[in-house]
Order: sequence, then structure tokens, then C-alpha cells
Amino acid sequence: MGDYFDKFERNCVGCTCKSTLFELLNDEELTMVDKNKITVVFRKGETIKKQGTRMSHVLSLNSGLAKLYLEGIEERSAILRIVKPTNFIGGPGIYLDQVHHFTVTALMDSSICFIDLRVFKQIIDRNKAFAEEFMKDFSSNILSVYTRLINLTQKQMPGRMADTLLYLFNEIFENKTFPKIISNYDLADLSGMSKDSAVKVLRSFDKDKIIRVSDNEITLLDPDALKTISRIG
DNA sequence: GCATTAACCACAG
DNA sequence: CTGTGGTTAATGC
Repeated sequence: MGDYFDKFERNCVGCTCKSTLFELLNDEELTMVDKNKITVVFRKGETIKKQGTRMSHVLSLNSGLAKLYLEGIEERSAILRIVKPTNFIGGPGIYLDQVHHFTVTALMDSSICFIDLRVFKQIIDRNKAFAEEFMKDFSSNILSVYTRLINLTQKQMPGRMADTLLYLFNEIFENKTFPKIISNYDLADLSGMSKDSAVKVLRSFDKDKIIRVSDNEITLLDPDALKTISRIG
């Protein structure tokens, strides 16, 4: 139990797992955050925040992995991005309507800090560098959605899946072999296709020796081939 | 018309 | 949940 609190309940001032945003705060501001935050551990599969509910806090992922997605029509959903440590999770609701516009669920056991929205805004008001870094984070998220919009609307299934695999390789796991924390359903929701189609595309990649799919991991055997498939759509 | 694409469906493991 | 095969509708030569 001691280890648990040493790891997750440390004061924000000395915290080594805060997102880059919060590294721009001085000790006084960090203390403000510390007094108005709460740290919660979620188990794999649990919902961290739900689209449509009231936004009372902004989030920072300390450890673990989560998926951030839009809940679409019927049971379908579109994953906007995978959240890894130590990403900040805000959203349009901060300045628009105080509503969560996407759902976040844990892909593995994850520790998350919930920071009071009012305190977050107070710090935005008093710390220019912090406000700029927040805008930068927000803008880069928007930019990646623009890129994904083009990918998803102008490429066929192999190109979309290649993009997804390259994204996981380059941005998330940074390793050619990554664990199947991401299910086939998730790969489908990342690639804008049905789960049936995702399985078929993955199998064809496997048959062509571009990737190797085993029970608990995926290995990229030929990332260059994936880049080619991504380019030709 | 014909071929391709990709979703939908039922179902087995 | 993972995976398979058949059917079907839309799209593009």
C-alpha cells in the first residue's frame, strides 16, 4: 500500500508524471492544482469520462493507456486518438459548454488526475506560457483530426489500416512489436471500418508478410510496405 | 454489364 | 472477444 501512495498520491510540485503543460507552472500554481485535484485509478475497460456528461474537471493521464472516441450512431464509434502518459485531456467543452464531447475509456489499468476546471481556467488567466502551451496542445489535436479526416475519407481499407498501424508504431508504442491491448474492434474504430473488414485486412497483411499477428501481439515486419500502402491509399 | 469495395449477417471458436 | 464465409448494395470502369 505504501508503494501505491508513493507512486500516485505525490504532491503536484514534485510530481514527475505531469504532462508538459503543467511543467510550466511555478510552485504556487502547482499547489493550487494540487489542492484542487483528485487522482483515480481505473481498471482496464472502465469509462473515465462519458460523452454528453457535465465537464467539471480536465484530465491528465499519469500511467496506463486509454482510448478517446466519439460515440456515433448505433453502437459504432470513431477513435480520435490513443491517450498515453503523460497526455493532457481537455476538449471543446472547456470554453464552449462545459460538456464532454467524447468518451475516454481505459485500455489498461490507468492512473488519472482530475483537475478542477475552474482552477484550470484561473491558471490559464494568470500564466501566459501555460495558456500558449494549452493552445498548442489543442491545435495539434485539431490538426491530427484534419489529417485523419483526409485519410479516412480518401483512402481504401488497406490504406486506412496501414495508417492506423503506423500511427500506433510511431506515436504510441514506438516499437515494431506492440501488445494487442488494442482489440480488432479498436483497430476498426481507428480505421473507420467494420470489425469484419479490419480482420480481413489484417489477415491479408499477415499473408503478405507485412505484419505478423499472433495471439497477444502484432509485429510490423515491413513498415516501408505499410508506408507505400498508406501512400497509394 | 462486370468487377471491386466494404458493410451486414450468421455463426463457430 | 476473434475469426470466417456468404450475401448484398453501391461504385467505378
